[in-house]
Amino acid sequence: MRAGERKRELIYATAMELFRTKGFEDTTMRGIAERAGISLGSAYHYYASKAAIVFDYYSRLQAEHEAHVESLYDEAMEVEARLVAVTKLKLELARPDRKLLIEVATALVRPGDKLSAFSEENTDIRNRSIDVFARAIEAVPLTEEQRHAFASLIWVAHLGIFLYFVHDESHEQARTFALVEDAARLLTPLLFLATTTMAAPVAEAAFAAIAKAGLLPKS
Amino acid sequence: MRAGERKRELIYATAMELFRTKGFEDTTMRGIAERAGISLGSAYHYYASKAAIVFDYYSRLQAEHEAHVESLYDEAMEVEARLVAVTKLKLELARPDRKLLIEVATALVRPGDKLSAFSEENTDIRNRSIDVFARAIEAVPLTEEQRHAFASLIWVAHLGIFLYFVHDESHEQARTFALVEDAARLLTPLLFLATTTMAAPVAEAAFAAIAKAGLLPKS
DNA sequence: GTCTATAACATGATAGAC
DNA sequence: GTCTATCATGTTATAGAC
Repeated sequence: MRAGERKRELIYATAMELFRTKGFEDTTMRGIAERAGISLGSAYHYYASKAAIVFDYYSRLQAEHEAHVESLYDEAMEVEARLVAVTKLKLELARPDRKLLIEVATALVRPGDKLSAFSEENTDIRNRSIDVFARAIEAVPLTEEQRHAFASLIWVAHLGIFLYFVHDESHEQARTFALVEDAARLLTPLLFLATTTMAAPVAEAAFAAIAKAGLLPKS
Repeated sequence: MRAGERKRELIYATAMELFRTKGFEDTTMRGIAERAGISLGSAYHYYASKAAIVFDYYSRLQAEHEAHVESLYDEAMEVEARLVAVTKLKLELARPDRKLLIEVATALVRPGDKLSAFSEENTDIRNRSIDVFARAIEAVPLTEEQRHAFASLIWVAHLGIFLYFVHDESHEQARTFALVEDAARLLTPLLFLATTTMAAPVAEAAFAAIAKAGLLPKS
């Protein structure tokens, strides 16, 4: 590892430590620099912005997810179970830094933001993330176009789940994990509907699940 | 109108003018104050933060929506048409300040933010918004609990539509308006599924609509 | 007591010397 | 690459004016 890389790594580690203990807003670039023993200007040489550090984290999270997801698929799992497993894995990897996802989620959603989920800069990481979901549903006999469309939809849904996750103050985010299971149970049949024309009466179950999740605003 | 109110109105109008011409980020509190002919400290006396001005706008948008929505309902409209009409009306009212919704949307989504959609402070405006949707579906024979749950879901969906809206650079946001129609066509039947146990084969139509909307990430 | 204004602060970001 | 100095801007403190 070259000296430059080592310093970048030091900044990253220092920033993450502070983010974890003090949160994103209360961690200043000056604080990071000071703790890392370098100047403010130097820190900005390695990271163009405070948010860029968070996106480095996000990129690493995605890489870690890809690395671990392979081992999940050894057994012959059903599609629904695969979707649940792959989503839970990502949540578990992210849990120690859940608060940071607030920054990721808001930036992802913000048009024009360089770090937006839909920006050019993030095409690569987004596509890798979508690919993971595409592989999770590879057992469903779809055209490549359909598979990509569904994987993209699942990716959007997983952004929504992240949003739910960062709001979720239940013990160990149990509600989010339950929501993942319910969502997979309800939505997986829809994947197969694209291959048959058979329909299922999912509405009542959907209603129950929504109520169970305590979904969103109470009056 | 008292002098205080007039000044607050002046600040609001000045800020909105600048937001419209320069956007939110490039408009500074100093710029607003200067243009309004008052001091920075004075501006902060009337608005606790820059974002608070945007939320005043959001509140007024909601009020205007409520005021206009009544006239929409004179005719005996079907549920689906009502949902489309009420949603399009809100989009049309918001269109001149579409860029500002970026600020609203990100704040709404941000946990802990005072302006979060789910915060205490915004319970009132949120409930009023949900009520509008509840009235749009009053023809559906639901229990009050069900009606509130569905209206809440529609409200969440309308947040998503806002998000789509602010990203939508198509001519006059035609894609968003088409999406509203498609979404209503697909989702209205689900409302009635809660009253019967009949199910409909909506999946193929859903897939076509998603493709038509060019939904989200392209590879 | 309600407004107003000026000054000051904190922090993200940048410029430029070395 | 590194640092110091500086800027821009959201926000706050505070002291006075009406």
